[in-house]
Amino acid sequence: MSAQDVTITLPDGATKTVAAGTTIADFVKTQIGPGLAKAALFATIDGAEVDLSRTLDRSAKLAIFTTKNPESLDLVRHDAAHIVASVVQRLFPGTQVTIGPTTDDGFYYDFARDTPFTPEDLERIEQAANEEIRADHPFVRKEVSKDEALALFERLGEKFKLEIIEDIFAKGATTLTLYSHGDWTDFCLGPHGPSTGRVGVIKLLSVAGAYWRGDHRNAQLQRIYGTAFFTQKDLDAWMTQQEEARKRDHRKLGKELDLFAFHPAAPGAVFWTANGTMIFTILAGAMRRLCLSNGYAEIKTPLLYNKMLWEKSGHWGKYRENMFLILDPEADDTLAVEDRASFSLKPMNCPSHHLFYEMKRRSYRELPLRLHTQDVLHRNEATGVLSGLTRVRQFQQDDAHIYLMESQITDEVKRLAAMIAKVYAAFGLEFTAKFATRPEQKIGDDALWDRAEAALRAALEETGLPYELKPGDGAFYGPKIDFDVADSIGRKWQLGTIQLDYVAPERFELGYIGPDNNEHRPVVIHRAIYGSFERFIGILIEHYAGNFPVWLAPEQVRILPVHDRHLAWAEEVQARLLAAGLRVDVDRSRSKLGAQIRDAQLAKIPYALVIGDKEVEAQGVSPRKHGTGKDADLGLQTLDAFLAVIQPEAEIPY
RNA sequence: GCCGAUGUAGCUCAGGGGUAGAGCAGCUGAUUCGUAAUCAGCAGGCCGGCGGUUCGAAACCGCCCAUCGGCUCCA
Repeated sequence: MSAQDVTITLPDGATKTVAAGTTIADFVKTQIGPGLAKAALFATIDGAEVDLSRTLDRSAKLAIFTTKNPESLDLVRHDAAHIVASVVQRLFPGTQVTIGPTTDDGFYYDFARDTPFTPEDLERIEQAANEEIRADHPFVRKEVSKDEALALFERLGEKFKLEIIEDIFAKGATTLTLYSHGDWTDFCLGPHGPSTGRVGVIKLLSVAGAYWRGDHRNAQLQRIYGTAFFTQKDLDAWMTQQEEARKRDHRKLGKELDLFAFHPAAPGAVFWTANGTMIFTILAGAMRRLCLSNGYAEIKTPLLYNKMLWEKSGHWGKYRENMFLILDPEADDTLAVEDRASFSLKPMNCPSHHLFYEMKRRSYRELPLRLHTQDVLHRNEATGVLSGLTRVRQFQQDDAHIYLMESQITDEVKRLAAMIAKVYAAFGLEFTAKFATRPEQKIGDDALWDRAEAALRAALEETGLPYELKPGDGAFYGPKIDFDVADSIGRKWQLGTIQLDYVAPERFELGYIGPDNNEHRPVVIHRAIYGSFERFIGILIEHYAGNFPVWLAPEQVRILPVHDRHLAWAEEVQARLLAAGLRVDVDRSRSKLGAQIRDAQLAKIPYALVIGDKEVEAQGVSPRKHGTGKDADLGLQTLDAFLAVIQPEAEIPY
């Protein structure tokens, strides 16, 4: 080994010695093998991702990544974003480029162009992008100084890029890395694959407006969404999977299973059908029982309040845009709308609960005082954000406010974490916790926030739950822990929340008499477990793909008489199941059994009971279990045997 | 709120400047049938709303409403 040699350690521990300055590509070809050299996409040197064109200048650990490594998909999608940007600029001269990152499922690229891209434009771009892949242009890396970078993008007339370059150097960079393929150049951290040909296949998905730097006061850009895969087969598999996800869309299933509806006369407000209402009330009742057994009291408070309440709570200053205002008919109509408003529908329950709390003297012996409410809330959401059950204007939360002493925070947060875990487990929902700290728009001084954040975080640490930090994501009145759940196909939803609030007790001058006979200030915890019933039911529909467990199914059993002469026994069975507390219907259509079964299957009813001559003779039933294919028929059995199967499944698990 | 797309029967969807179509669902009749669709007939629509262009508009244009995909925001 000469002084100019370096020692390279491979992931399996093997070491190789080569001359310093050898490129990774050459190293792989000569020291490992031409097979891997051909398959390689990028590498890591001591864990840092690099291009294969980089040289080995010091002894280090080297790992080579190919299409077999999951990380590589993200790399080719980044390559794909560059390719799309290059063909867009070729096909649509004058279009400016901005940024083009990868996402979980693919990538997007934001363009500045006056005329929006049409679906036909997208097809042309996709075709040209895939031609660019076939042209197999190498990605060429080059480092330049700030002046060179500015000169280049100045000449290209890319004003958004110039802005980004200034930022990058302002943050302390000394050089900028350029990547070119064909005659097109962009800058980015890299790495990129060896050439465009390694991308496989690009599929463009949609075009949408997006604001420059995500700020709605900035220019609106045209965002092209796309994805890329190594092979057409992978892409097809992904497209099929997307298709499957669309089949369990709660809006589609809500119609098919007759759970809920919307009407243009009340945008963002749900019409719950009998089926949907059944699910809603089961969830509401289950939460009531859980709260009762955890020392909560349920209360009801008014929906409509004089604006003086909102001024006191701080909502008038921070939340008015989202509130439905009732205008005073006597008011001077030259005034601004908010000055004519006299009342508002409540967008949150907290101020109502604070009023309730302060209606009488409170003792430390009452604390923690846990107030639970499922009242209706209204928030005037922007038209563009409404979406099925997940984003509505009228909704109900499984809301509660807990008034307690600072010393009780840890125990209470632990109690809440246990309740949350129990509820989500009942649905088979996996969850993760996120700790969110003070946002820019906030009320209360920093000293108060310091205490609130420290207390909540300490309590969270004590629960032992793993959590992720979300700085600046707190509510305007306090820090919070949000609970994200993942549904059966891995999608994440934010549901439960625990929010600590030192500000409201100050504003509402809440107090309790302590053991020292002096008045003290309580702390408030805001908490919800389902979040909103509407969103939660939407998520459950998708999680179960409409196949509700017996305890949640609006119709648990459907009885299918084979012939009219079996109706008498069918009705007898129905009466006995109803008496056992089950939700049961009889199919009185005169269709053939096959059609009756099909209807019951499509309605996703957990059990269908076939009743024909055999069953009447034996005074029994033949249950058929939904969704179990060839094993669906459970065979002739007594009613008691069937009850023994279904009753445990009908029990609410929390 | 912003950008784009869409809106035809209860549902799913064809059609497209010259009298509005299908399947399923519904209703009526026949069929009484054993584990995912029995047959026939009937009925059903101001083609989202308002304006405009045109001899003629469901179709073309404008505005509005709603929905969908995103952005900002969020339970």
